[in-house]
Amino acid sequence: VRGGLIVPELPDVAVLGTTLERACDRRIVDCTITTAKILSGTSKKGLRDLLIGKRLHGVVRRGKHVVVGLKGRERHLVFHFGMTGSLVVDEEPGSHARLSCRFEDGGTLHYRSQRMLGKIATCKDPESWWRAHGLGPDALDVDWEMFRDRLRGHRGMIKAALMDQSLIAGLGNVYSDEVCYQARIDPGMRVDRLSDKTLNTLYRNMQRILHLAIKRQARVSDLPDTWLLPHRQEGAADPRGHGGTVVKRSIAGRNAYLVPERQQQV
DNA sequence: ACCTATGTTATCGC
DNA sequence: GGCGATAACATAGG
Repeated sequence: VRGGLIVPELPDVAVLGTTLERACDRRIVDCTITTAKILSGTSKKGLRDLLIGKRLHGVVRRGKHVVVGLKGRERHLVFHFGMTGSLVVDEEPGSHARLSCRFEDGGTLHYRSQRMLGKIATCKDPESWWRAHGLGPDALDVDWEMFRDRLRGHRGMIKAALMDQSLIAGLGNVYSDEVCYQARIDPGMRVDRLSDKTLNTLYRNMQRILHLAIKRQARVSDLPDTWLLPHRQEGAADPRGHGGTVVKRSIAGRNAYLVPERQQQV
């Protein structure tokens, strides 16, 4: 969220999934991969051979991963975006395009990644990929009972648990802070110190925040100004105007932003 | 030149 | 074994 740079979390990846749908059902006639560094478990030639002549079909998202099928093939394509990845369809990609496909209708699909911390992989089917990588259920597919049960017994901090992709997939550093802020819970609280009532508040805020962020296409400028997200800087005034100040604190090895005056600690 | 931002993984130590 | 802390990865921008 710094300097207009978006680090993809669940809402951003949901938008990228929609972008990828625009690339579906169109025959791929050419494919260029600029660096093998972004590939996992496949090679430039292997991926190129897999894609040329085929059509993408059936986009599935789970947390920050997107999987898409290949029509008439047993293989699926997995996209992960790391901190700087994105997809561009039928537009000029600018710099840092790592995978580029051209369709027979003249359109294009580009996977961009400046820092190359994301990965493109292949898998037999989405389920086997989730299982092999220990990915928890998507945050938007989790109901309240599941949320409570999956967090139960954890002794770490709530922020760390919310970011743990094996518990619940989709929240990163930014949205875990947002959920804690709007639920008015200190992100450093231990999970096992939270009552069911408090956990339920976190759950309901998480659902509401993610749904609204997707509705607004995950664009920071279109999110409510009462959210913490557009105010992630030390010393900023509490966006809900209760006289508090945004503070930066290291929690579970990450930079957490919070308003201590408004977020309950026990 | 140095520091920082982010997601994920690996590793160390309590 | 859970958990926190730290470094590694890569790179641009302050």
